[in-house]
Amino acid sequence: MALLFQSLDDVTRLRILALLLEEEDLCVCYLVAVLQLPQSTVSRQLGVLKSAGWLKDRREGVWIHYSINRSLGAIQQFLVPVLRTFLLGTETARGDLERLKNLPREGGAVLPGTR
Amino acid sequence: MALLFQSLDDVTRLRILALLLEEEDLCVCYLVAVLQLPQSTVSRQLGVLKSAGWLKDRREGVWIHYSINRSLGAIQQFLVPVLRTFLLGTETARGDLERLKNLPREGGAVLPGTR
DNA sequence: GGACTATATCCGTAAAAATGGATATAGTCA
DNA sequence: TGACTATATCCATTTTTACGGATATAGTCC
Repeated sequence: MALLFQSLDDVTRLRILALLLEEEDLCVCYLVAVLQLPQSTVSRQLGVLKSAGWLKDRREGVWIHYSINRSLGAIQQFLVPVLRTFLLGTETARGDLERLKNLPREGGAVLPGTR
Repeated sequence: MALLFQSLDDVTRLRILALLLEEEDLCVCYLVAVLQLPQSTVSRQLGVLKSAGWLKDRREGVWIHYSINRSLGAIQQFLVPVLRTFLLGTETARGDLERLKNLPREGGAVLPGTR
């Protein structure tokens, strides 16, 4: 159980969760663009969230899309509403979502080379 | 918010919370005896939980009693039922509570020198 | 005051996590 | 096949956290 909370004790991971609670399905390149962090950092934290059971990934061509795992563990199911309520009000989450909204897109993907 | 989860990502701290969710009001010496950890470790983690807002303390003579803070923050209030539900079933919590039950007592205090 | 007890804090060390550039992997397109 | 892109993983370094013995603080009792 400590491990579960540990997966939530990092600002970057919470930012990712907040985004995926609102947007369902984002590819890594989006997240890199929105979070404005090095790709290796983002990928690593995505890996942590995935192995904690929060996220699942799905490859689509070159892109890998992450989304909230639909079959969360019992504790996580309790935590989702808490996260939704208290995370999305954050200034950080607000900024991230705003930045997401303004990303240059093409269909469902970030324009290649835009990063 | 990451800070709040951070206060829950340590096994010792969760053990302490589990005990105080069941027992309301325990002095440090009890906790040291039950957790079977060095006193400095227990005091340190109590300090973390206290400064995270989970606990409050009250001096009573030589003893300092800790208990769950009655005026928890909003997020914490949501988390308490989660902790109660998923923590108390644990094998660790079971063992700790059992050990607590079997401590030699006198009135409300551990027998002096028993530690 | 002095001996004793409970607790907090200090401090040097060890363990764990995060960081980010570099490299590896794997898919796409020509 | 080769060039290119997205992503994961590696690795050396830094930052954070935990640890626990030792010491300091503070209350109690004689």
